[in-house]
Parts: sequence; C-alpha cells; structure tokens
Amino acid sequence: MTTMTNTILNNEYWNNISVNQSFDFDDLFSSAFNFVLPMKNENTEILLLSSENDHKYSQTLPTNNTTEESQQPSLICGVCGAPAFGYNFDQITCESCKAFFRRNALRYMPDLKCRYSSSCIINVNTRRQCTYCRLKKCFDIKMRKDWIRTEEEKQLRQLIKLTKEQKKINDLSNDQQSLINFSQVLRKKKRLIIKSTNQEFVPKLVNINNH
Amino acid sequence: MTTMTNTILNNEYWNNISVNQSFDFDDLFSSAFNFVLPMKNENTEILLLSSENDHKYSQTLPTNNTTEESQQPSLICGVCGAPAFGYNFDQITCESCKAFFRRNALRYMPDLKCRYSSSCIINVNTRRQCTYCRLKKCFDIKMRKDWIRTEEEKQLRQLIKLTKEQKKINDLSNDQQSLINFSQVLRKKKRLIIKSTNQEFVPKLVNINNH
DNA sequence: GACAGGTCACGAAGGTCA
DNA sequence: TGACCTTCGTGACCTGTC
Repeated sequence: MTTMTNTILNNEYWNNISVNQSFDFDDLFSSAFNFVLPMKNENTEILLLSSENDHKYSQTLPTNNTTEESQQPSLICGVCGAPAFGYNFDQITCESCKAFFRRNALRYMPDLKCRYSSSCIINVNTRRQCTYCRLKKCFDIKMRKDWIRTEEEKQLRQLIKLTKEQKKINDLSNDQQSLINFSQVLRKKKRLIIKSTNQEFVPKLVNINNH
Repeated sequence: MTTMTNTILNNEYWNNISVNQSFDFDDLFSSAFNFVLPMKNENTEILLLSSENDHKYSQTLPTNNTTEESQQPSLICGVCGAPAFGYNFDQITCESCKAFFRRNALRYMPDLKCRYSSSCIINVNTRRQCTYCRLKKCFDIKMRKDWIRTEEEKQLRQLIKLTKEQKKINDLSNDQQSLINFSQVLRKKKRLIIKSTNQEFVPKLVNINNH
C-alpha cells in the first residue's frame, strides 16, 4: 500500500484538508490547464477533467443587469455548480451538497473509495457518481465538518428542549393553579349572587357572571 | 475500417438508434459532461442532460406539448426495445437487460462467442439467443460495467452494515435478546473477515472492525 | 432571515426464486 | 433468465433555533 493511500486512509488527514494542501494525485495535475485523464475502464472510456470550476468555488455570479426581478443574487454551489441559496457549513453550496456533506463528512473515509483515480469531475450531473470525490471536493472548498452537530450536541439540545418543555408544563401547572383560583373566585361570585337574590342589583351581578 | 465500425454497419438494430447517438467510446464524457444526450425513446421524448441548464437536471421534456395524458414517460430499453422504467448502469434499459448486464458484464468477453457473425439482432424475442451480441450491445449503448459493485464493495457494505447493527445493539446493551443478536452479528463479521482473508483490503476491514 | 437538522418520496443498485 | 422485491443514498422541502 502506498504512503499516499495510507495517508488518505488516515482519518486525521481529512480533518486538516485544505485547498492548498492538495492530494498527491491533484499535484500531478495541478496546472490550471484542462486536461484529459484516461480512466481505468478497459473500454477505453475517458473522463474529461477541467479545473475551470476551481475558479468558481463560492463564486457569486453577477445578476443579469437587464432583469432585476430576482433580488436574490444568483449563487452557485462550490461543489457541483448547481444554484445555491446561501452558506452551508461555511461555504456556498446547494441544498443537495449540504445534505450530502451533513450525511457523509463524519464517515470513516476508507469506507469510501473512488473507482477511478480520485479526481472525478463533480458537477450537477456527475455528483452522484462518486461519493469519495464529491466529499473530497467538499473538503477542498473548506466546508467545515466541525460545524456538523455531534451526537452529544444533539443530545444536549434535546435535553435543553426537554427542560424547556418541562418548564412549560410547570407553567401549565401554574395555570391550573390559576384555574383553581379562578373557580374559587367563581364560587365566591355565585355565593355572592345567591346572597344577593333579594336585592335589586342582582341582574347586574348575573350579567357580570355570564361574561 | 475498425472493428467497431464493422459492428455498427452489420447490426441492423442500429436503425433504431437515434441519429445523435455516438458509438465512439471516446465521446463518453464529451465536453466535460455538457451535452445533450438523446435517449432511445422513439416516440416523443428526449432527455436533456446539461449542467448549463441549472433547473433542468435530467429533465424529461415531452416534445409533443399537446398530449399530457401519460405521466410516466414511455421509455424503451436501449438494448432490446422492451419497455423500460429508468436508468440502469447509466442507460435506459429494461429489468431483464439490467439483470443480464449485472450478471455478465464482468465476464471475460472472449469466453463468450457468437455462433454467427457477431452481429445478431437483439430484440425482446431474440435477446436470449446470443449472450455475446446482447452483451456487446450493452457495451455499445455505453452501459457502464464500472458501476457494478465489486465483490470488495459488496463485502465492505455488508461489513459497514453489520458494524452499524453492532453499534446499535451495543447502545441498547442490557437487553438479553440484544446480547443474542450481538453474538450473531459478531459471528457474521468474523465469517466475513475470514472469507476475505486472501484479499488485500483485509487490513482495512480489521481496522473498521476495531472502530 | 440564515442556517442548522429532519423527513420522505424516489431512483437505481443488489437479491431472490420460479 | 427475468419479474419482483429489498435496500439505501439522494435531494427537495420542511421545521427549529438563534
């Protein structure tokens, strides 16, 4: 097994990935040129790779000046180039890549494997085809896996939520106490009415009672 | 003249293939995946695949605007012409050709042999008669054998699944039934690892096992 | 409003058995 | 072999919180 493979298999490696710290196989093709990389497939398939997209990471495209109907600037996903609507895990991505990153970023990397040479082009049409390279690109554009809530954080939030609910129930109990107080008040009122039966201001009291 | 060209000329069924479809493997990933790929539906539909059309991912466009009665696009298998219900290994095929391809695509081609001139017509009725030509047609329409899961991938998935189950059971812990399940899972895992003993990814499996 | 997570229908893999 | 089934990753849409 090569050193590179070992490196990639090491989970720690993925914690520290950055754009500048490229993979070995990326270094091989690190020029800004477009190039053709032959794939392993015996059927002589080739995969056209382009680093063009690299310049588009997290790019905010200017809105069409002629049409001002959309106030939202048209963003594109830094991973696949699909329309994006904001930041997710610190980078501008589409909903799909956001969900993908949330699901996969904490996975044990060796579970994933590229069928080709770990440098697949990721775009809207190809993003589903290589989990490894898609995730690699997520890390390349510096999406932050430490922003994904851990199981502990989730449990903590759950606990906080439950505590709040508990408090609400307590408050509700207080309301019930109020209700008791209220009926006591009501009884008091009735007693007052009965007591006042023979007096001329009764209608007024009944009226009040009905309200 | 190339073998491929001969093949194309000899196969009558090519008449069914739409004009724009190229059979040159080199075209497989033409123009960095920006392309219009005509599907093999002879009736009214084309499938637009273009990363430029951001909101038209894999959209099925009915060419006949007047008829909207069929919600399900009527697809036909690119191999045999039978009704199809979606993509399999990157091409629209029927269930039967999908299973056929899964079973045979990884076979060593020279083991197969056409009794005739390697240019049999493949349709619903004849598809069973020549494995070689059927498989050849699968490759001709660019079904992708590299999308078939390898034995290694299958075992890895199996192992990941078992590990997850094990974790779940671990979390439940105290339950006696869980304990039984746990040992069952453990046995399965051991069997799987033993089964994989002679394969190069064993260290990885063991590694995962330890996680 | 922005951005986390959650949900669920769906597509496309593999598995099964007559 | 192929019809039918199961499984699982995906992504559009939703909810919750700050």
